[in-house]
Amino acid sequence: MLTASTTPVRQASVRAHNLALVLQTVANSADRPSRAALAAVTGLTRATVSALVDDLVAGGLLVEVAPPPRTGAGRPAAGLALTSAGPAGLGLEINVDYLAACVVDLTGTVRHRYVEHADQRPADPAQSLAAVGGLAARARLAAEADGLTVAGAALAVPGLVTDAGLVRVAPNLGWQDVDAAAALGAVPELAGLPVGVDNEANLAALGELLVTGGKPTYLYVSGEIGIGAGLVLGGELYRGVRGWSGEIGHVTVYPDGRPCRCGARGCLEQYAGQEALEGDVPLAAAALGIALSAVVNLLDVPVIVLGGAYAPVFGALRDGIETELRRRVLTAGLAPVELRVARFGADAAMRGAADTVIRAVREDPAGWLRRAR
Amino acid sequence: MLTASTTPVRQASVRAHNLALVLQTVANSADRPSRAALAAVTGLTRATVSALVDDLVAGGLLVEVAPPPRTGAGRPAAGLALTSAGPAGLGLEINVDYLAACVVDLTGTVRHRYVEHADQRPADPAQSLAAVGGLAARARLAAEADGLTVAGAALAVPGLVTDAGLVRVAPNLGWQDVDAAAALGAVPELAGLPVGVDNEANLAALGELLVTGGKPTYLYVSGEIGIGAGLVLGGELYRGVRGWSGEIGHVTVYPDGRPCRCGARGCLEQYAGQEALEGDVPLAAAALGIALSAVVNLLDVPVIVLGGAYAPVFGALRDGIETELRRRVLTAGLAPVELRVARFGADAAMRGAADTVIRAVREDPAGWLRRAR
DNA sequence: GGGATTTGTTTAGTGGTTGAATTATTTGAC
DNA sequence: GTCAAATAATTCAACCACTAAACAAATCCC
Repeated sequence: MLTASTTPVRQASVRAHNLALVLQTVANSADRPSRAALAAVTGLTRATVSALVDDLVAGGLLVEVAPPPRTGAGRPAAGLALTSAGPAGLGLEINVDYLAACVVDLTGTVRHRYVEHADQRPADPAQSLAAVGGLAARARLAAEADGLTVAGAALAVPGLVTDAGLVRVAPNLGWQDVDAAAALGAVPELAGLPVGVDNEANLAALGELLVTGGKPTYLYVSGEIGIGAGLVLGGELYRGVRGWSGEIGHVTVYPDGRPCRCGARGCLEQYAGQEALEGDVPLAAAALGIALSAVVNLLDVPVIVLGGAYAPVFGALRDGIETELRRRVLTAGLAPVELRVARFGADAAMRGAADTVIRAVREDPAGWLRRAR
Repeated sequence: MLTASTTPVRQASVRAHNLALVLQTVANSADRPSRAALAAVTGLTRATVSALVDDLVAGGLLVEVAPPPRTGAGRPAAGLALTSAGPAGLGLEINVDYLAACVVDLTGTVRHRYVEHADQRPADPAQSLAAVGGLAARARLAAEADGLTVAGAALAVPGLVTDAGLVRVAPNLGWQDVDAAAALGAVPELAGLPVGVDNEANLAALGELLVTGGKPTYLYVSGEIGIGAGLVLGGELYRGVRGWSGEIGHVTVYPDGRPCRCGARGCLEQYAGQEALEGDVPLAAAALGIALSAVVNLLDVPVIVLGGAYAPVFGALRDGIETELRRRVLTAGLAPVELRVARFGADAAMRGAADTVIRAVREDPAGWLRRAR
């Protein structure tokens, strides 16, 4: 049988790539670069950069702003910046004890934020989805009133999610095979909006990436009722073949240890989950250290970020984890593993969700220009 | 500060990409596709495919062969196939009890193969490298006598290797900070040849990929004196940030278990290394199952391939491993993990090494054409 | 005020793809 | 045996995106 390994590339793809290159370079730059500066740093000619910038300005992704402070002679530059009036991302979250929605614009700032504290465990999936749909509708209307165009939405859920937006199982919510993407797509105020669904830890990991910038590699570990992890490899979230990566909570720590609700024995969750954490912090730290050592030995991940319930007790956990890492990571002597606390608090997953939407626009501005036209 | 996220794309890159697309499509096809068939499957026009094929034929990467069997009316097609007289890869291996070299041509067939059984532990690194350099020199001369052009060499070593070709530590060889790439580059018969060095399990994993085709995701685990693993994610070897991924041998299985030579306790190696394997197979299987469950929980890897010393006892290991996987993998109920035995035997690493060279040519034919001109 | 300097635009040129027309070669029908 | 239909491959004009170099614009500094 004959299959193509990739897709062909034509002139239009060149344009699309270079549009993204220019847009991302502006996005990643702290100041307000000029066309000439962009040309210098991207390797494109000034003529080409001008043409690309014209398209991006016309399409409402970039705006001309006051130039950065002058240095020496020459015609003054025009500064360029991401617009704060263009596309926006809608980030949603359903968690055990709250619902949330936020709107993030292209520059990455949160423009609107709604949180509703309420225990979701007694609610059935349709109720939770309707409630978060209500928050989403309010957020979208508020965004449009600001002149923003919501480009898409993403929902964070504490469970296993397939890439079609189907929640296979969310134990702490009591969900099983819930088509969350379809339910949100049916909300009238969200009509026509692409809706993604993803695991909460995965999205929180992406939220962390938003702050870091660049193409880092790290593991984000979030202590909640369960324990989830999001793995970012070279700036990209690694979701696994079926989207089920990051289940560090069920990595075996003590093979004959405490029975876990998953049926196995000695899962990390039993020693470093939220309940265990409230009891015995040194035990939690040691168990975490053992499981994280496995990750580093397997993947050579240089940075580990602790979030969720781990963030407030980071100081108490640190030593215990690092002791195990030093003992059990084969390459610990060659290069130490960096242990950090998460930058965001409870909003991490929701912001990460919104960020997937604006990341999509940043990575494919040509697609957005086609849509906007 | 201003940095570019990627490199610009110009027409030349389009050409390079499409050359690779056509070449790889021919490589991955079982029959001998015509230009028209390539156009249909790649999505390029026949005119473009013709132009690309002309370049590849002129550059000595493709040859016209007898067409595939006819069907119905019409002008007969000209079949296309990878040449067996073009670039070749030189695969080298230094292991505890043997040295080896082989030449693999663009079609993936082994054209020459040299193996020298000799215990390398008493030898110092320079001696081992000189000996394998000798094999390499013979292999290169034999290849050139066949009309092949050796495009590069790669060496497999059982140890931690940085991407500059420096062997940081190879415990079973007694090596520490050996610049293997430089040593091989100094062999007169290898003058001017790019030489890569990589971990043995990584390269063996790539060798497995050569047979599979496509873009699979799997973990290759090789039982030797130690235990190494090569992780292939979406058809790409994942080396880790510093190239030190795959150290599954030092994943903790029993936190307070047997002391390991690495200084920790309860490493997999102590329960499923070659020595342990000769003693207690069920113990080895259970330990492997526990460690592999961690990998699957973390990475959602659907396939595990067992090679090296595990291959001959695969039947005896299988049940014990699968039992643990069923118990300990959270998603085992949603989709079972496939456990396979490696396709290649002892040659896996050496062939994988040679394959990295021909893969580089297949992925960047434009670069090869420039070199060959 | 004038030269130096830097930014941004214009214009001709190049390379690579597309699409339509053309040429080449076979099968099968009458 | 010849001709129509069918399929393969090539040729050629058009188009599109980028480059390079010249040019125009705007400022600094002597």
